[in-house]
Amino acid sequence: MLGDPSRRLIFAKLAERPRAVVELAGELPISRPAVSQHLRVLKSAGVVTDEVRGTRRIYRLEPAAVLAFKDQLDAFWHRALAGFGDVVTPDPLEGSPGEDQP
Amino acid sequence: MLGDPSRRLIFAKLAERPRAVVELAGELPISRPAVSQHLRVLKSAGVVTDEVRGTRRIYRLEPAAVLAFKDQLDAFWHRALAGFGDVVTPDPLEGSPGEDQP
DNA sequence: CGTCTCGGTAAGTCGTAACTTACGGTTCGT
DNA sequence: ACGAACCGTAAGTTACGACTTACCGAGACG
Repeated sequence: MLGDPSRRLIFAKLAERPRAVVELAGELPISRPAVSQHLRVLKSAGVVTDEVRGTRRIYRLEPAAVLAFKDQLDAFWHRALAGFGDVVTPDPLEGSPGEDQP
Repeated sequence: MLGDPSRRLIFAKLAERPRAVVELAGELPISRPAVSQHLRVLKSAGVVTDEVRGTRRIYRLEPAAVLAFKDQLDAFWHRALAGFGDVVTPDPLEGSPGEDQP
């Protein structure tokens, strides 16, 4: 979902403040329809919502979904780095440093 | 870098324990050269190192680089979620650094 | 010394997603 | 009511990357 650089840029800009499509397109090196398509992806992922204001359509980040996504990502990292217990995060809750090679 | 599912799988498996190429290929639905190419990407990113052991080549995660990458990623999220100060709950477990929003 | 396993690289195919142009619909302003 | 601004969608092109087959080098082992 955030695998695309343009999408990360849009995400970051929406994180600063809500923006209209034409506004985003003006700050990105891509065309307006391209922005629309990226926004469609982000919207179908639930991380953005749109509000119609006149002729403009204001897009903003959806905090709950964003946090849910981040949690999912943190879970991946937690699992991935579990084997590095000693090297990585000193996690007092989870004492599983028993990974040794004989 | 971790935008590809196969690469995430390889990353996760290497997180469990170091493995040889043929070993990884045996657990993945892709061919051995494909694994080699993914490993090349991961290696050029610095997150894995390889050690020659006989005819086999053992790949393992490089903790420092992995942590650096995670830090970079955390920085992105920190910037992204900066505007959501009130909504983002402080996370005592994870390494999210202190955030003070006036 | 022959061979067998392991692994990197090259070349080529193929699917997909990112992008552009073109068009139609909706709302605001005059 | 007419034009302008804003935006979504369709259709089509293109670039990229993931994958496979084929080939070759390096070490182990009889």
